[in-house]
Parts: sequence; C-alpha cells; structure tokens
Amino acid sequence: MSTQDSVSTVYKCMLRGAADYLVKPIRRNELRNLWQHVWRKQSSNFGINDPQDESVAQRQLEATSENNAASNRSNGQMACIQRNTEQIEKGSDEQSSCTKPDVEAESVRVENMQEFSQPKWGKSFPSDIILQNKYEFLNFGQKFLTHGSEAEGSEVDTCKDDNTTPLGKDIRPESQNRDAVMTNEDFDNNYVLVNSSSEAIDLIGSFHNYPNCSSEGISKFDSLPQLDLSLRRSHFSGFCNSYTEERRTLGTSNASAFTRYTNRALQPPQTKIANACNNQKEYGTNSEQMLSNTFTTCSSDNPGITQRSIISLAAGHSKESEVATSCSQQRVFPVPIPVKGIRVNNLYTGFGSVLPPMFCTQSGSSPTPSPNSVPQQEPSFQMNILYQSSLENNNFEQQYDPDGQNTNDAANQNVYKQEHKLDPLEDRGHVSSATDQSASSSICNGGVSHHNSIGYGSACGSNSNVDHVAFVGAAPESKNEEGFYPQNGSSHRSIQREAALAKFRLKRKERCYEKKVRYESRKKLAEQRPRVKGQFVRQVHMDPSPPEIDGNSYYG
DNA sequence: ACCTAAACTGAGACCACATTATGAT
DNA sequence: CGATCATAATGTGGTCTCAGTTTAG
Repeated sequence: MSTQDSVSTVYKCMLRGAADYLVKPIRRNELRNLWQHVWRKQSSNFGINDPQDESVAQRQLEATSENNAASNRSNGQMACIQRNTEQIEKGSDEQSSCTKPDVEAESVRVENMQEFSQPKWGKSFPSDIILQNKYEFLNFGQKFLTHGSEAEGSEVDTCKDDNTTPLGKDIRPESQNRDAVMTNEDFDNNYVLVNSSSEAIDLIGSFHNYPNCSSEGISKFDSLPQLDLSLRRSHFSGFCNSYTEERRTLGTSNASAFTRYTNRALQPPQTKIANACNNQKEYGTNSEQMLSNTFTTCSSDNPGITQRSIISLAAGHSKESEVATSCSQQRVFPVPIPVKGIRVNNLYTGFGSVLPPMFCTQSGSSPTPSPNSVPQQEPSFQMNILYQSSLENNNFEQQYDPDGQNTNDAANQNVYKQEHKLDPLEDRGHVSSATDQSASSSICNGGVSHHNSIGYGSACGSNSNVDHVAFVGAAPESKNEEGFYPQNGSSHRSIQREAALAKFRLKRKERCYEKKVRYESRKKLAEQRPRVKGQFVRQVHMDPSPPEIDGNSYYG
C-alpha cells in the first residue's frame, strides 16, 4: 500500500471524527454539512456533475463509511487510533455474537489499515487529516472561515499556513508532499484521495478504463453500472481468480467496498467454490462465444462498451442480473419458465425490448437497489426459490418421495431443508443468484444463476439459437423434468415452500432482533448495579467499616 | 431543482463487578 | 487425577456519542 493510498484511506476514514475532535467548537452537524458541501464542490470542480457521478461519490462515501465505522467503534477520534491498534493486537474479540461478523469484517479492515496506522498515525495523522480537510475547506468553502471564532480561528489559521505551522507538531514533509500530490493529481487520483485503499485502486481502474471508451461511452456507459457492480458484490472473478484476465480490464472491481462482507459470505466450502468457478469458467467461455455476436447490436449505441464487459456483467454479476430483470418490469419469473422442449426465444425476445436499456443506455434506472427496485427484486427471489425448491424437490423426491406425493414428513423435511439452505442465503442479505451459486452446488451447477445470467446476458440477443443453447447448455443437469419446469403439480409444493419461507423469515427476524442473555444472573446483577449516566459506578458499601479498610478488602 | 441545517436513526463504547474459564500448584 | 487457588476473561444494562440518513426550510 502506497503512502498515497494510505492517505486516501485515512483521509476519508478519519476525516469526520478527527475534524469533530479537533474543531470542537464547530458543531458536528455544521461540520458534516460542510463536508457535504465541500464534497459537492470538489465533485463539481472535477466535472462530476451528473447524478451518476454523484452516485459515484456517494458510493465512495458509503465505502468510506465502513472505514468510518471501523474507526468509530473505538471510542471516538483520537483514541480510536490507539484502540484500533489495540484491537488489532487483541483481535478485537469483545463483541457479542450478534456483531461478530462485523467485527471479523472490521478486523480485516483494520488489518488493511494497520500498515499505516502503526508508524505515523499515532500523532501526526489526525492533524494531517484535518489539515487536508481544512485545506480543502479553504479552497472550496469560505464558509468554514465564517465558523471560525477565535477559538476555532487558531485551527483555521493553522491550516492556512499549514506548510509552516507545525499544527500536528510532527507533521512530516510527507504530508506536504501529499498536499502536493493532491494538487497535482488529476481527476482520477483525486478520487483516489478520498477512497479507501483497495477501493481506490478499483476506482482508478474504473476511471482509467473509461478512456478506452469514447466520450460517448463514458457518458452513456458511465461509472454507474460498473462502479455499482464493483461496490456491490465481489463476483466470481473475485474468488475465482483464474477467470480470464481480460475481465479485469473492464475495471469492474473485484474488491469492492463491500467485498469484505461478500467475500466472507462467499466463502463456502472449497468444493462449492470450485464448482462455481468451474461453472463460471465453463459458462463464461460459452457465454462469451454466445454473446460475442449478440451484443454487437446492443452495444452499438455504446461504442465504449466492450462485449466482454457485458459478458462479464452477464456472467458474473448475477446480482445485477436480478436488478436488471427486476428493473425491466418484465416479470421474468414465474413466467417464462420454459417448458421442456419449447425454445426460449420468447423469453428473451421479451427481454429484448426491455433489457437493452440496461446495457445500451445508462441514463436509465440505477442498478442500485432503489425503493422501486426492492419490490421488484422480490419476484426474482421467488423465482430463485422456486427454482431452487424445484431442484431440491427433485432431489428430495428421489430420496424420500419417489411417487411425487408430499407427505407431511416430506413436507416437513423439505421445509427443514429449505430453511437450512436458505439460511445462509438470506443471512447474506438479499438472496442473489450469486449467493445461490456459492451456497448450493446444485444451484450453482445450473438452474437459477445460470438462468439469470443467461437471461441477462442474452437479453439483447436476437439469436434464438444462442438463447436456446445458452439456456439448455448452461443448466444441463439441473433441468430435471418437472422440477425445473414446475407444472401444476408442483404449485402446491411451491405454496408450501412459500409458507416455509415466510416462516423462516419470521424466525430470522426474531433471531435478529432479540437480544440473547446468556447469563440471567449477570443480567440481574447488572440491573441492580448502580449507574451514572448509564455507566456502572462503584458500589457504595454502606457497611460501617472504614473506607480504607473497605478499599483494602476490595483490592485484596 | 438545489442547497443547507436540523432531526432522526442505528450502532458502538463506556462503566463496575460478579461470574466463568483457564492455568498452575 | 481431583482439589484448590490465582489470574484473566467474560458479560450484563442504561446512557451517551457519533456517523449516516432523512426531512424541512
């Protein structure tokens, strides 16, 4: 990690906290709003005016918020530095079981920050950060000065002549160099400055890839989809490194701001990963072959879009495929479940009218899960469940119910299986086909995700053969007779599964929101314990013994 | 439509200390 | 091998703080 990356990470990670700490007279809200103001100004200065680019900034903020959260967990501002290191050393194992995943994820983040947290930060960093922050305030917002009364004035003054005033006492030449770097950086690197390290690299890659596109391509196929993809989920290229180097040229990030979470979530047993990788490879090659022709028409509006980029989207970003399908109000799901032997042309011709905007025009709806998209994703999820359930059901029927009749036991076990299979899925957040692939080998071997991906990828395609081959070839083994193509007979089971799903969701909600007390005795003691402003305080012993004796007895 | 400021929200930190876990003897 | 002791670690709840989000002007 370079110094610049460190600075960029730290810059946004600690900006608010440090600023709040050092510029205390300025109220937090004011500072926050100032930050927003500065950010907007900065964005506009770099020509990031369109809302999509604002969404980029917003995502960067989001990405940074995680780092902020990391720093925030330790008690505020300056102390957080020390505590971060402490937590690094301790392993930060003090959280409750409910928050452990976050802690784990955070520990990774902290590890990432450890590199620069140790040597220099201790003293100089916050000053540096606030210094840079104020430097920008001075550049962009005169308003900051208006806030400076005498008390804050010192702060402001220090940042005015930051090159001479040892505000941080140990501001090092490097910070000045960083300022120089800041001022000299171009559009890309200015984003780097405000991005966390790994994400910054991704963003660099993203922005640097844009020149490969024409300006039109930039305007149309701008950052939004790619960055959104990168920020949302690490895809197969993330955990299947062998997945064609060429995809990396897309600039789609493998390590997104949420990669830490998703990677963690996408760490199923190796075999499953291997399956996913294999399938992905397999399908990737197929899809590339298949789609190489079909997307030429689609991307005609976007000269900058390479076919591979779309292929990547289609193959890897199956989460977005959900969004795509859902955004395209075309009830993909229950619906065009292709009946065996019937070509699926209609399915994709139906897509064709709708999905192209997703690829060809970027001015459409954002792939980000908007409130509008939320309800639309639900059907997608249902489809996944449906497919998955069908697959499961087939397996299950083969094992327990060869006659295809649902006994209660069978239903119960089916419910059990569903819950246990869905648990990891839903606990990762919204069920996506990506998670489907990682979660269930049977799923990842075919059905859902491939369906989604292919549907997504071939949305623009007019080649019916491609569609057919794609659909059939992608899910050969999962295309079990009635399981894959639910008929009337399976509707009943579908209802049962939906009920099971509802039950599961109910359980999950309860599980998430109720606090588990492991030791009631401790709870009672804690309730009886005296507090001051919520904090435990020493119990005042009312016994007549002298305090020193009491203290001695206390400390042994 | 855009910007700013304030309100709202969710999560984490803090505290003392009884209880529990672990290691040494 | 079990018992005892010492030490470290854990967990408990109410309140506060903070950063992010939403809302109002």
